[in-house]
Amino acid sequence: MNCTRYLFHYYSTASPYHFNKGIRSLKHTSGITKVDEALQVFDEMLQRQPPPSIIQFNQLITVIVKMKHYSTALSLYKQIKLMGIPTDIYAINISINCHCRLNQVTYGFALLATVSKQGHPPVPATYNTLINGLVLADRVFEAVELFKKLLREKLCEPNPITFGTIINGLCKVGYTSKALELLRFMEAGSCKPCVAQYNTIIDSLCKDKMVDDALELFAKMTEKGVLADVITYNSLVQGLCNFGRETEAAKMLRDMEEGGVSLGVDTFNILVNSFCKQGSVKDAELAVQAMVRRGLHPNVITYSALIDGYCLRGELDEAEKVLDGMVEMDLVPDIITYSSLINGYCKKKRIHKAMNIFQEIQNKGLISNVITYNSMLQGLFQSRNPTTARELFKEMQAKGLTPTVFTYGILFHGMFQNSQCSDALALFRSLESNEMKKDAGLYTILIDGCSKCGKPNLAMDLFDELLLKGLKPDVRTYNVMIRVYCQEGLLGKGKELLRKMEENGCLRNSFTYNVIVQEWLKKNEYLEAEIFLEEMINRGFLPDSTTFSMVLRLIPDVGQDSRMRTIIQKLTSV
DNA sequence: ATAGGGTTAG
Repeated sequence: MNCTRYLFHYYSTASPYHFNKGIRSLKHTSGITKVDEALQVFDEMLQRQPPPSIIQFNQLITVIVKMKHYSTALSLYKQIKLMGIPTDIYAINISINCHCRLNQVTYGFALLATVSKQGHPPVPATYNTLINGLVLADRVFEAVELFKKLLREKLCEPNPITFGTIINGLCKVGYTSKALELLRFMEAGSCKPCVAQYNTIIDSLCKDKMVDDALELFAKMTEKGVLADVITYNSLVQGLCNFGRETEAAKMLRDMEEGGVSLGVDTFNILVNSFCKQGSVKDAELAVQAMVRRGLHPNVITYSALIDGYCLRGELDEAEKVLDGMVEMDLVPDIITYSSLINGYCKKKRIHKAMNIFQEIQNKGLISNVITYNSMLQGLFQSRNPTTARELFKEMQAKGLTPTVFTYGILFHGMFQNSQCSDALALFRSLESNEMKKDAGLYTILIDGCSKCGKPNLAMDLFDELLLKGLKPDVRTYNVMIRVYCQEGLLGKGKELLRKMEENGCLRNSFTYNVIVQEWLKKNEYLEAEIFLEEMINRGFLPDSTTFSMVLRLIPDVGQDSRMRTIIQKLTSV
């Protein structure tokens, strides 16, 4: 179990073969001291006379980079240079990558100057790393410019990874069709695309809800003799699951195995996640068992998904059991794991338990993110603790976390819920972010809040404002507004909105029908109510308890053979 | 024997 001793043992034999074995074992050791162990090995290496080659240092630092300890990696190179050990182009490239990952692309470009100064011939990897650095920094257009400059000035010969990095950048900013163009360009030229470039676009298409286009590209790729790998299948399985096409996903898994590609931990995690999101944690547990039977080890993501699944179902005890289980497996729960638990406890209104975990996170040195705060805020508002919630909101901003649209949604909804209407409106008006003021969802929350706080005129003004800004109301917006108009006696406007909703291709949901039927019945519009009740039932929606009891109250007055009688019989025969 | 890209989570 003592990894350090193991490494020392092999290292002291000074054979490169054994040394590598030592580094490999480092990758697979569990526990939190992996980086420390790597650092000990590094110190040992520095003290050797003569010092090990830069190759061995690069190997060790690559391990540290894989652990995402970028600044540590950079400081090790600094020490290497201080010791007078000459570095090579690999070392420089690794350093550039570290700077890029630390959001310091500029330093990366500074190192590019060293490359030519040291007389290294230009290498694609250097440019690939920098281009990727720009992509990581959301500077995709600059990345494209650098790529063009590379071609124009023939700085080095681009390889599939160069193209792949640009393709990835284009996909990232939503230019999937441009990415596809570049792929076609590769297919036509001498730098043929390999599976990774196809994967990037297939995944992007799946995320753009264009799963069928993704499947088509997958077929074309296979035709061209490029073999799909585990990542290709993962993207497709994920895409299919996301859109309820589980049967096809299952078929895809079979094809995958028949094609000689074995399911990986990631593949199972996609399944586990998908089952959990659908609410069937039992199936997710079965998937975990299946992966263990295949000799695969569930990881933090696997357990986090299960925990989240149980939390969503409100089965907190089960979630806690999984947490205990993962700790026993030497896996360290991360911020995502704890955020799920916080969310679960908040939804169950067990705010103190949530607070405890929130505190525990800080003690463990984990950094709460926006999602953690969102859950806490929602919990605090729901448990009638608006003051603490608003303090926490200030705290998150003070920590440099930028609230998202989601955060403001929780905040406004919570403030209305706790009778802080004017505060909510004032806060909305004071927002500087344009993004927030262009969000129909936030408007819907405000409209709903105003109407429930007895400010229907404000609600109507806000709706007009939304339309004036050219924002698209969604089904929730329409539902809320139809109710507002009806409650204000503006039945005509309500009906008009119902029409507009249809014109705009916005489908009525169960909430729409309940609102309409309730309001129509209140206004004694029985004929209309009947029509909507029938339509509602035909589309598989059921009246909620309010609608149901309103319908039942009609019984003494409806005729034996009336349509309403038939509807009531249908509803009560279930 | 060392570098660079693509999949999974609230």
